[in-house]
Amino acid sequence: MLDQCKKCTGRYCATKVSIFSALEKEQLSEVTNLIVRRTYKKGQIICFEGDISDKLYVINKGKIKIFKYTKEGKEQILYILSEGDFIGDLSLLKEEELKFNAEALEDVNMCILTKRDFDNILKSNPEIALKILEVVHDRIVKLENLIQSLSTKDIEARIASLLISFIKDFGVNKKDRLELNIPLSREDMANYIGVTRETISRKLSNLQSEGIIELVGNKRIIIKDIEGLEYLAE
Amino acid sequence: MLDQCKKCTGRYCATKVSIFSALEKEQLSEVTNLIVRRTYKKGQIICFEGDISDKLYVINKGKIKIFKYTKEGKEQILYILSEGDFIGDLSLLKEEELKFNAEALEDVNMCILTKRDFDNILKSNPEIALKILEVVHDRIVKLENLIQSLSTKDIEARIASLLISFIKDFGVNKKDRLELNIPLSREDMANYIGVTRETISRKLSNLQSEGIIELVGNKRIIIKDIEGLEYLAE
DNA sequence: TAAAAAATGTGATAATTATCACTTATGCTT
DNA sequence: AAGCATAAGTGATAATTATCACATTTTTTA
Repeated sequence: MLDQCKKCTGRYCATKVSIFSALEKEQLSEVTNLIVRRTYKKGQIICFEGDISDKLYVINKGKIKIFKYTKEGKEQILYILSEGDFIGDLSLLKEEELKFNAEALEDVNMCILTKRDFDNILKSNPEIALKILEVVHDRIVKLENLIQSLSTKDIEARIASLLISFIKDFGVNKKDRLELNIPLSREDMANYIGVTRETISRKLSNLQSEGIIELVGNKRIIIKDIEGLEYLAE
Repeated sequence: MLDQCKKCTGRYCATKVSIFSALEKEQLSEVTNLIVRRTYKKGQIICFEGDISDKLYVINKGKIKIFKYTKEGKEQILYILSEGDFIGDLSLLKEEELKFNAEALEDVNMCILTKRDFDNILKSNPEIALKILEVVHDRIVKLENLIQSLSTKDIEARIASLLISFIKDFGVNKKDRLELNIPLSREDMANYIGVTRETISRKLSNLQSEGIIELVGNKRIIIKDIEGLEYLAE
């Protein structure tokens, strides 16, 4: 089921990937030739926990969520990944079981490289390892922030932090106002910061009453008072 | 204040460090020559959040905790590090501000390499980057587990998970029984999993009443029913 | 476009843990 | 070894959020 991805032609694909930014032009087009492209519909599962990772998935377009299940059976989102990001960390290097699930939050174009090809690229370009380290470091920072958020008792602060982190992920400047275009359900958001759907509903309503945000339908949030939000997040 | 570390002579030091395991013998002794050694007393702070990381710290002996402060001013422990572990992730590569604090949980012998020396070693041995990736991957796994624990509502399960993870860190087999020798205070343990000291006190007492563990003073816990513990942690 | 399904909002209540205040135990210092 | 300082245990209460049940809105689909 490997559809050709129409929007992703020629060398475009590999140049988007930061870990390949160390490569020369010709190596880059070599990599591009090895890439297979595939699309995923919104809501489609890209990989499951327990799958053997024998491929490198790079996002060419769209956003995905990486999550595990908690003991209570709820999803715990670990990362939101976008264009240029790849799935996995050491699963890039070792063929081992994936420790998470990945699901498309919107329609996604994915570039896929076999592990064998990737290993060869890595072997002839060891400096890529340093690039990977940088990306992996970013992930560690994200995880540490998530931990700090989860260990913060004040739920309003957690939600404020969540919204602020969403600015980078889902923010769009529309007619001089900051709007979030969130492909996550309320339940997703709740699971992300470890509260129930009902609680996040109530707290978002509160933030709206306080004039800090404005809720537009279920997928859009206008940030009316960014300073207020930052103050809450501390 | 750089004391010579008596217990750590010759090439012993560098061989303990997994990231240098890719090196040949002669390179290893080169590294060893560049290392400066220092001791830290129990409770001593090794580095602060905000410090500029211009050194690579490798633990030769002892255990340390890596932590940040939550918004409520409590410590959030991110890792417990032991012999062979090093401090920092990308701070190994870039000279940037440390994002955490490190404190000695017991008397610690530390091997210190300047960033300049480390960079040179890395440059002439790029395969070390892969070794670092492996270690960093382990850290990601630890963080992901911590996140899973923090997002689990059932506090008994969190505590059970904590105790199980302590087996690897602090477990000693003593006369065919499994004992934990924990250099953390109750408050540390509480902060680690995001509850209060009082709550962890009560829950540990409960586990003792149920015959799953036995509390011996404040620093030792005997695990009497490991299956029961694993069942609680699920 | 209507109907059905899914997601979200909301009130009442229950359950849990944080807080506070204090007692007791532990461990360190001299 | 005694005394002191720190850490840990415990009870009562307050605060918060999860749960549950159901209304309402939004989205999907036929």
